[in-house]
Amino acid sequence: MQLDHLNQKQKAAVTAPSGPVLVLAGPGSGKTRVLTHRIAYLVQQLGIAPFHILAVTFTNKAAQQMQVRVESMVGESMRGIWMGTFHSSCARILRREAAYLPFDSNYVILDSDDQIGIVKNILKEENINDKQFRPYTVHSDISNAKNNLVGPDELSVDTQREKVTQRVYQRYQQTLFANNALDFDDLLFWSVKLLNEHPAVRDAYARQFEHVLVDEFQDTNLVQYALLNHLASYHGNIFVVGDEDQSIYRWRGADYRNVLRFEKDYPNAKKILLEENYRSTQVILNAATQVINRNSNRTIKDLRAAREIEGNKIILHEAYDDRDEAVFVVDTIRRLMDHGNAKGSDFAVMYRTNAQSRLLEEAFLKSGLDYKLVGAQRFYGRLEIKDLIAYLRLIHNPADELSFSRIINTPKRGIGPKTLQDLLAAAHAANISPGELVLSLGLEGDKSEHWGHFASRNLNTLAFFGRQFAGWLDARNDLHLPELLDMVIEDIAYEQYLEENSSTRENATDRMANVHELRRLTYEYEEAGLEVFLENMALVSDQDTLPEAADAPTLLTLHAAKGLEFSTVFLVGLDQEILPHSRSLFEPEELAEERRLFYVGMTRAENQLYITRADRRSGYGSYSDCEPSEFLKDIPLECLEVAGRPGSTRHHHRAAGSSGGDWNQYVGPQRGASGINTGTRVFRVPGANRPETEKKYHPGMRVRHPSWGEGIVLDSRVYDEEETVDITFEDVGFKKVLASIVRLEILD
DNA sequence: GGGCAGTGCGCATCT
DNA sequence: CGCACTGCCC
Ligand SMILES: Nc1ncnc2c1ncn2[C@@H]1O[C@H](COP(=O)(O)OP(=O)(O)OP(=O)(O)O)[C@@H](O)[C@H]1O
Repeated sequence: MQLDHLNQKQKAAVTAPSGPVLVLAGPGSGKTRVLTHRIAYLVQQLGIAPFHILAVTFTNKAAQQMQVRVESMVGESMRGIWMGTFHSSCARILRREAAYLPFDSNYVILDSDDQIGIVKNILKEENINDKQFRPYTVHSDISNAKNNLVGPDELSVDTQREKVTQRVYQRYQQTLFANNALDFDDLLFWSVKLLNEHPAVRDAYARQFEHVLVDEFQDTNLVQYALLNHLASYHGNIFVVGDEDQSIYRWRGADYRNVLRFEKDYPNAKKILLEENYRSTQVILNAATQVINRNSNRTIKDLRAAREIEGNKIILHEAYDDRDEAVFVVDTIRRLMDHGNAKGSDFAVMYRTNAQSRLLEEAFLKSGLDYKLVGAQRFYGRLEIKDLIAYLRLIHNPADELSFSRIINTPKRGIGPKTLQDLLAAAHAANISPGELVLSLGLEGDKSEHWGHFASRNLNTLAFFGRQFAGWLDARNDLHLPELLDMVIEDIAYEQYLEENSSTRENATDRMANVHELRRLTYEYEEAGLEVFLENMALVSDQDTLPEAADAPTLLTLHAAKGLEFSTVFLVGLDQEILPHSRSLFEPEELAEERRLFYVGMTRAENQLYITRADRRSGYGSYSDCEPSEFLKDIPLECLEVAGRPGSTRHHHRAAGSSGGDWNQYVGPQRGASGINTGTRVFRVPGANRPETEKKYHPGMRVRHPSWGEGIVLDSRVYDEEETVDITFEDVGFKKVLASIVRLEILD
């Protein structure tokens, strides 16, 4: 193995002797690289068997990539290594140790819709007002409790609200166990419970894991930290890497103070700081540093560009509205791909909320440019996928009442809420599951002891379904997964159901395509089987399915961008109430996290960073005005080039000229002793943006200038009834042209 | 039971 | 504006 691609400090971390190690360092300093090298070093130099290594990453994708990289470095298979996310590692432990736990080893993992659905049912059954107790909120309270290792009976019940929450929590957990189901938080919660309460089990794992390594340590929560302590309790070789400034999952219980806790719990920990940044240009790093320096309670860090490239300025584009903003992004990418030597995969567009991807997608589609979209529940969240998964779950566990209830009337069988209630009641009375009940109806017919409970009209359909169900159960062990799925799809005439229940032809085709994609996916599990397939469907999210091959720009949220890097990054929607998000504005801690989110986004860029915002955005069908994000003020002026409209450009020049390029000084007054950030109007020029005259020139047009020749219009804006056009000319490059003075000929 | 129109609210970010 | 939920009628 080579260590030459590492600097001295990185080498020190990779080859650190046994014992706890804490690598704390800024973005792009090679933390992930160090972790990867460390694993290779352990296996190759120290002869540690992969089986004795646990490496925890933040996403499944990162785990896969890390495994591939280690394997190519070491030149041998890492078979046996425990490499995965907290959730997948816990899922694995729980399957093996279910004997100690209140559920069976073939448990299923519920998705968030299922979880919310259960809460809704409980609220209804308990006659709790769902306006006062929003299912979403109650569920999130339960989730928070679990992430703090609080079970239903340990919940504090001082207020009426907490009492209700406790009641729902208790019933929620009962429902899950009754269906042999777990939610995401349970995976962590029960793993820690297990290791807490069964020292022998804990020791077995702690002895197995000679080395425990954790990436993105700043985003671990209390349960995860407890888990790590257990798993490293025998050998004490715990190697964690992280950066407090990149902690962006506070809302999910993550606590960067785990870093402090770690130092306290492992006082002999070797602490290594990495200072070189191998990713970005100095301009980007300077700007990012200024932005993050406004957060308090942190160690001030210097980010030094190891590449020793000053780099281009950050380009700030202020658009008329959010549609123009999206069009600007796509046009710029197109321009750089057409006229530069950039390829699609050099670009990423990052945003705060998934909803923001829509206008970008539209702009990409319109321009005919391919793109990759990460996340946003485009596949796993679809009804047709969830329906079929529910069938497979029911086949996997015939006692699964939740899946049964979901599919018994999909496709329509005439079994409505009323009949379902009767069915569930009859099953409970007989102490069996509804699945078993219909099996009995189907196989024993009128000799079934349950035959008498139902109206004859329903009996036929239920018995018919029971026989189909029996057929699937018979086939379950003989057929491979794709064949089993085919059998179900055919038996229930699902394709026909989709045809008949889709609003349009395209819609039906689209849904069919999803079914085929699911079918394709099952081929990857021919060997592994149903249980593994179901687990991956729950734990591998859209987030992890970045298509590797396609050479196209990536669209993703800032959260999904964590750990990634791109040559050119667009951070869009830098407006107050978007980033920072409106819901974060009241809590200083949350606002600080929004700032970190911006910081994470900025530091994804290797060479060029674009930041965009819009003066108005659409929402709920109408437009509303936007103010620039308060974070923009902290970008030093000398790092910035302002474009997009005449007002802001002029503003910029004046500012730069008058105060030696110091933005804060220019913005001055609102940065006073009070320390309160006001005056976000930095980029705003009154009345500058509403076009009084129609634009004549549009992005993408070819035009001819009398003296500069031919060029492509990038953008244009109307100000004081005059149109200024941004053009890239073939010969003379980028110019701004005042169209009322110069005769511009449109060529297309 | 199912399909329809009428009402109301916007449930961030992810496993 | 668009979806989720409600209440009404066949
Ligand atoms: N010593 C080095 N020499 C050359 N390139 C390096 C070196 N160390 C890291 N890099 C490169 O720098 C980039 C950032 O590394 P890496 O992703 O490991 O950083 P990180 O600290 O994990 O970043 P982040 O915290 O932003 O996720 C990668 O492209 C990596 O290959």
